[in-house]
Amino acid sequence: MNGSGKEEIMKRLKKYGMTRFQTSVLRATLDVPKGEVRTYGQIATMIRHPKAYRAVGTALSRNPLPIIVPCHRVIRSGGSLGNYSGKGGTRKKKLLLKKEMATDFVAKLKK
DNA sequence: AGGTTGACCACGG
DNA sequence: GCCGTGGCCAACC
Repeated sequence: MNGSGKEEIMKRLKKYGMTRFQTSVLRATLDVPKGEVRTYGQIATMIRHPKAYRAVGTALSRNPLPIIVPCHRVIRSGGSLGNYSGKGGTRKKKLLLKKEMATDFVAKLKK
């Protein structure tokens, strides 16, 4: 019922004339569940470009649909948050993650 | 066609 | 914890 299924989102993304690599990165990012995070390196490995972690960051920095494509769930390998080019910048990234983690935690408590 | 750029990574010091 | 360094790769100019 929501028009934000993965396929719908991918369809919307196609209008932005992105490369195959960029598309792959965003698609992999869509698979990161709320309350979880992945590193740039993990995303790179998922799309089978294990050494392109740096390029993954570049691709995410051009994410045309922030929030919808949860690029804020991609962080650095050391555990630090990394950057965020969406509205609100790195501050917003931290808040989003904080909120999502809390929501997920409470959901698990109720089980 | 070749140099520059960047939301990275690992390792030192 | 904070720099610097070398390495890596796709996109951009």
